[in-house]
Amino acid sequence: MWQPKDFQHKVIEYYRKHGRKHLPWQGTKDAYRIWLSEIMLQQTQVSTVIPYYENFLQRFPTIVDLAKASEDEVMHLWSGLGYYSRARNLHKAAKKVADEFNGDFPKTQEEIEALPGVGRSTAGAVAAFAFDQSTAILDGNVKRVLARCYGIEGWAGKASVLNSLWQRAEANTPDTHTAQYNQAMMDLGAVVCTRTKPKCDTCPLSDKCYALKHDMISALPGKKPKKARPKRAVYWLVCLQNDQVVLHKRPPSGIWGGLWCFPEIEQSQSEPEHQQKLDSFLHKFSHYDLEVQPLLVKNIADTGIMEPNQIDTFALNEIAEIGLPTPVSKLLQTLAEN
DNA sequence: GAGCCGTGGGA
DNA sequence: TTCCCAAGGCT
Repeated sequence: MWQPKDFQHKVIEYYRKHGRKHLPWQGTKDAYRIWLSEIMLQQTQVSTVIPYYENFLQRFPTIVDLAKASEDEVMHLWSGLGYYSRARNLHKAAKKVADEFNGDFPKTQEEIEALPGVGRSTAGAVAAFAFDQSTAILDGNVKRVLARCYGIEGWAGKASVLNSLWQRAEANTPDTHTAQYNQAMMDLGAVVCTRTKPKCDTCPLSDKCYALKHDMISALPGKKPKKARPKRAVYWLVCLQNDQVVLHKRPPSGIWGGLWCFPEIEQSQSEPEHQQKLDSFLHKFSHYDLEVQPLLVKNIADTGIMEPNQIDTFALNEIAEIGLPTPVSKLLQTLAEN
């Protein structure tokens, strides 16, 4: 079993030799940029984030610029990245920093974690990367490395397992060089200790790895127990008038909160009067499947499903700077082409 | 504690 | 094709 001092030494040495040092959010101590990257990277892979990160920073160079923006514009720049509550919380947090901290990003882990959308791990990452504090992180990469190295069994969604992982993460976090250590732990998980086919022959921790020794690499970390995914079927009402399209802004909570979509009704309701059925398609979420049947309708008011104040119209060939979920964006594109 | 919240890519 | 899940947090 690795002792913390030896573990830290091996990990930091790995960083010096093989760590990632040229990602767009590295090489800066700007807490705003580091925080932005950490939020975008939640449950999202590096290669997906990079173009969004660059684009976002170009439009909002400082947190005060972000605080002053409209929610629609923030959602627009987030469109396609998913988990849209992250964007709404990001905007709220920016306003909080502008108002309560005079635009100066808070520096203690407690204050950082009090920002909406920032949990324990993200706060630890920002405090370590931006302010060189000795704060632990526990993302999916670190969980995998620790679970395998120390033989921590069970699914991390269970509180007892999560507590064990945090305990080990805290115990192993060094007092100094914490930014390098944290970066190296994520690099190890992302590059070496991968979910399948880990590269144990190049791993600095393989000497004393519990999973390698006990042939439990595929069993660790423990997997989430799976359940059947329900299917939901809806109509999307596509109403085109003079190159304008009718969209509906969804309520702030729930799926695609704050984004603009076609007016939607359950297929279990009666089928609305329509001119034409467009091609149906299936959109898969993590926890259910959405079967979408778009219907071309003459006039939304005729269907009687939407209050007029819940809808607005946009130019079809030049959609305004608003947030659109991916399948809506794709459908709009095919409509504009025809 | 358990469910919710997007999307894209790998195996 | 189908399953899994990735720099998690909120309710």
